[in-house]
Amino acid sequence: MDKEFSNIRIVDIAKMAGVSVGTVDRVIHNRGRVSEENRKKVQAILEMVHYQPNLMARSLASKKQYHFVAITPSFAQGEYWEAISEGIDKAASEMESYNITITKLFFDQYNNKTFDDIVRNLLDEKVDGVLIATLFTDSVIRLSRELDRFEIPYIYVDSNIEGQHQLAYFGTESYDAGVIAARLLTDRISPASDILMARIVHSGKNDSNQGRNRREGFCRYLKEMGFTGNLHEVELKINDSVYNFTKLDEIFESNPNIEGTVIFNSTCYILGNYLKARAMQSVKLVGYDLIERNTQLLSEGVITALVAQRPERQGYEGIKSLCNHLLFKQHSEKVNLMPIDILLKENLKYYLNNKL
Amino acid sequence: MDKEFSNIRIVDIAKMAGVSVGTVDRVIHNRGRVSEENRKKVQAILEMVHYQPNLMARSLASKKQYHFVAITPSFAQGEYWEAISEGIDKAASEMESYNITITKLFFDQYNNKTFDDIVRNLLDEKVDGVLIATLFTDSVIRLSRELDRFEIPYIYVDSNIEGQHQLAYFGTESYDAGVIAARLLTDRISPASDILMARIVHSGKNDSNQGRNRREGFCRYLKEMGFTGNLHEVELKINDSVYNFTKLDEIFESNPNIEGTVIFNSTCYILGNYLKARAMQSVKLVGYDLIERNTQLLSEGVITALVAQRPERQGYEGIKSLCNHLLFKQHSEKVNLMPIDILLKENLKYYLNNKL
DNA sequence: TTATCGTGTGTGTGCGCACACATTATTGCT
DNA sequence: AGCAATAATGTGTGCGCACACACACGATAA
Repeated sequence: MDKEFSNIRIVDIAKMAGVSVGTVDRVIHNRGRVSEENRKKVQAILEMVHYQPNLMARSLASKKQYHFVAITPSFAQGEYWEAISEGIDKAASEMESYNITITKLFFDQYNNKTFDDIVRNLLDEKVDGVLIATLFTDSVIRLSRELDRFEIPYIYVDSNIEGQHQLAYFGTESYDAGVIAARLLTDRISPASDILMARIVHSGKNDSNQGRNRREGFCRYLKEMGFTGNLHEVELKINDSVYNFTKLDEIFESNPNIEGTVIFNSTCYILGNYLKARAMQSVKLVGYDLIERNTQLLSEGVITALVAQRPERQGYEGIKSLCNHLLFKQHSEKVNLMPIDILLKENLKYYLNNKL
Repeated sequence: MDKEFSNIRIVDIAKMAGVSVGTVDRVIHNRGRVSEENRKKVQAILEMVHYQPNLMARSLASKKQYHFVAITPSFAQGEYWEAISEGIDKAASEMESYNITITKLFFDQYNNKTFDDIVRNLLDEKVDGVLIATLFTDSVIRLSRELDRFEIPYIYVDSNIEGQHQLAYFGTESYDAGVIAARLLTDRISPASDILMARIVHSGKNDSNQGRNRREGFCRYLKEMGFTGNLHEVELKINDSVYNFTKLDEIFESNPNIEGTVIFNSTCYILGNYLKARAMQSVKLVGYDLIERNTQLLSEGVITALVAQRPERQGYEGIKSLCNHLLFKQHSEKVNLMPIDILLKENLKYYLNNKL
């Protein structure tokens, strides 16, 4: 459509406006002093011809450096947050030639103090954009205020926070992710059976927003479909399988009617390992996220289904949108919802090497 | 890792080798005459320092034009093949600044003569790469031979053909897509109910590879899971709903035990429209592809599940891999399998605006 | 010898842009 | 009026590369 305009250069603009390339340059970059008269003339022509700078030439000539900071939870290999980090790396390597560097900062997802700590000295060096995993709502809001003050654009990933000035959000609608888990589970259990919802607790950590919203969506779906079974709940510990096994033995013994189980985050392998050890093939389990410990159990049939949310893409697109904003002056949607993928034993393998 | 080398320019190489930039240029591009002695010296240095040309500078300076041709079925708005075409366009616009032009050629998917026709004059103009939708195996093989002869790289999309010299294939494993449909359907019907497999026939067109392989996977899954119901088959006509309704009325009347239905391509809306008109909510339908006529029925609950295969991405990555091969000298995997997405009413909306 | 050719090699120009710098126009001030 | 200070504008250089061209040299033929 505007292919016809794509070859117009700065010199052409200059000629049309009857000024020199220097003046056009000043108008384009808002630098230096240009008479109001000329500024208007050039602006008009720029818009009229849809001037698109040649990005190749620009990045060749420009010595400008952009520095982005990505703030995410730290992770061990194979854990959930590794995926987002991979997406960030992918974007970083793609954008390498545009003189972009990315610093990755990590905090402890179970300790919001660590978030505040790494953020404190964030602005000591020059920062042009920030990507934030929004686990600690209050801390993130505080940081956002400060970034607003310095007019530094920032991106949210994982879960959104309303009422802030984030450039964009990349993630899912947790509520719907809960609905989908309910749909998947109820497809596989008898109508009047019971369901067990397990929570993994950590010392000193309250439930995440994500988890709460997913649970809400899950329960809502059950209610709306007229589910008549009982809902049980249990708290498990992340690193205490002895405790977990005892607890679960108790529950399943006293509630033999439980056919379905669910955990609202990536730690569903904990319950999966129990079901596998006890050979309870008839009990269905639905969980979240494409991490190795889960995919293993999914392919063995222990986990019935996983709900996944493209964390790699969240990181990738988050960084990309910073670039689009700063380098290419084009803005993206403020809310970008990732597809909520349904993974079964049968389609798992096609997702494993296809993360982006 | 090799970041340290990324700033080495041609002049640096030249200096190291004690020759001029012209000579280095000749070695890099195998053009012109260079003494064996100098060629070796320069080659050695190029490899030693992992010389990576600056692509920005290269595409700025280069007047070279690349011309790709994409051969796919023609389509009306909202039909399946539109998606692949969109992916091609996306890649085209991203690669625009690298002096790449893409010609899209269309054939009638129900008439392989039309394929042969448009291919006949393909090489009249200069062609640097071809993307082929492989519906007509024999014709595609003939074309591949010719492209081999002229050493023009080509990409297959949609379904793969073994034993050819395609640069890469982007698509799915149809067999597994059939397995998944079976899994989805059997999750929702009673164990001893019947299943109806419908085929949409066109005048003069035999079954596609895709359809046949999906059907095979579907039946295999049923057999392996010990499905005990009966399998019925019916042939419907693409543009004759009177005929279809009569036929289907007959079948459902004489087989009240049918709880599940399946169509192995994107035309499942045809059966969906029947089920909707007859208000047969209890009959489940699984079909393929995220096209508008289907998504409408999916969101209404008429279609139970859709299996989709990212056609946009097939087109996009197909073109991209041609670029990677020709421009950037980096090669991709020969077989690239897309994720097989499972779409339910509940997660549909997140896929609609998220095609790439 | 001189003219002609082929082969190897080096130099120069421009792609479109950013940015430093040089130059000119305009204003304020004594 | 004259001169500095400042605003406005124009010019030049280089980013890294591709590619056309100029040049040097030896071999060969006239």
